[in-house]
Amino acid sequence: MHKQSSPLEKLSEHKARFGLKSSNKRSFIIDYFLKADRHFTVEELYDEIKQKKPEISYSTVYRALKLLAECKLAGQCTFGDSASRYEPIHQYEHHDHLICRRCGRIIEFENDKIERLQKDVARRYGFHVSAHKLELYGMCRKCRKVQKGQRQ
Amino acid sequence: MHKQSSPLEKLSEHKARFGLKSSNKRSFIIDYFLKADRHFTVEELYDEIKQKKPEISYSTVYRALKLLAECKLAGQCTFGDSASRYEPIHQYEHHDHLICRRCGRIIEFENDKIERLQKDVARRYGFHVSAHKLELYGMCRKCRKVQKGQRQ
DNA sequence: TCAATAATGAAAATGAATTGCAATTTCATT
DNA sequence: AATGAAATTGCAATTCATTTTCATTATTGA
Ligand SMILES: [Mn+2]
Ligand SMILES: [Mn+2]
Ligand SMILES: [Zn+2]
Ligand SMILES: [Zn+2]
Repeated sequence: MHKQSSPLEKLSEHKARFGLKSSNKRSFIIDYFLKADRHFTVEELYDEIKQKKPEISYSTVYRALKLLAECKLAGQCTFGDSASRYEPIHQYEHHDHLICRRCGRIIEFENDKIERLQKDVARRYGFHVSAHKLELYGMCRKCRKVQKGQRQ
Repeated sequence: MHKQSSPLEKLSEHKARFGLKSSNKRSFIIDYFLKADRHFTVEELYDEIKQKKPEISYSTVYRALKLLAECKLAGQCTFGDSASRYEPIHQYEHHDHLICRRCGRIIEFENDKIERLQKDVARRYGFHVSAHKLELYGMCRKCRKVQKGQRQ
């Protein structure tokens, strides 16, 4: 076990390793993304950033997310939308997703029992698991209420 | 609970409902796909069918798989490859996937405990789950052996 | 200050998925 | 068997997210 580095440390380690330079635009994007802590498509993030800094282009947003993914500060999600999403990865944390197909809401959850059972399954097949994905699709509490009201 | 229909019944129900006609090409594709019982990309299936029936086009394969998906005889999988895959859906059956990132092997498994725990989680959040996806990515037994042999 | 090199924006390229359309095939009805 | 409405097919074209190219600008260490 070696000490885990903070997000910004990870980022500067990565910059050092690949000889990257810094830029205000990229910093702004990264900062916005990490603070918002949501599940953005590239386009969604671009649209929000455009409001505050219209001089930032789609390409730069795209490349910033790609960079974050490379240094494990962002994870890529594919929730059945046409476009894939990026979420901030926090230290030591793992979670899975509940996805509402009606309103798009995404809820994160953790369940140690499930995690343990997954490992059991893998062991049974001689598999070594390096990553997994558990997604529950359906309708959230709020949307179920709305739907109930609409019937009749 | 009403009686579940067999694959071919499902197909002819669907044909009746949408006024479809039958064709040798489509039948061949569907037959090949269901018998092979694997996780094909459209292109993979096309390439294999091309060997036996070169007069069948990519579009027709694509449309046959789409049709199967519509009548729930095929399911769509997204395993991180660039292209999505289709798998036959068997009656009453549900399963999740172990995916070897080295050789591409896909192993199917079922685990009732995990299924139950998923429902518990959903209930806790007021969610109604209509579908879910559990994928374990890693390295299969065979590939782990190979890798062990290669070191040193 | 000055190179060297990275970052950026705009446009083009890529590639899987999908569709438009003319030609062909199916099939119920003559 | 012939007919004709409607479905199927092949090919090319299109869509759309993603990725790359390339000319220009910004950063940084010497
Ligand atoms: Mn998440
Ligand atoms: Mn499967
Ligand atoms: Zn909802
Ligand atoms: Zn393998």
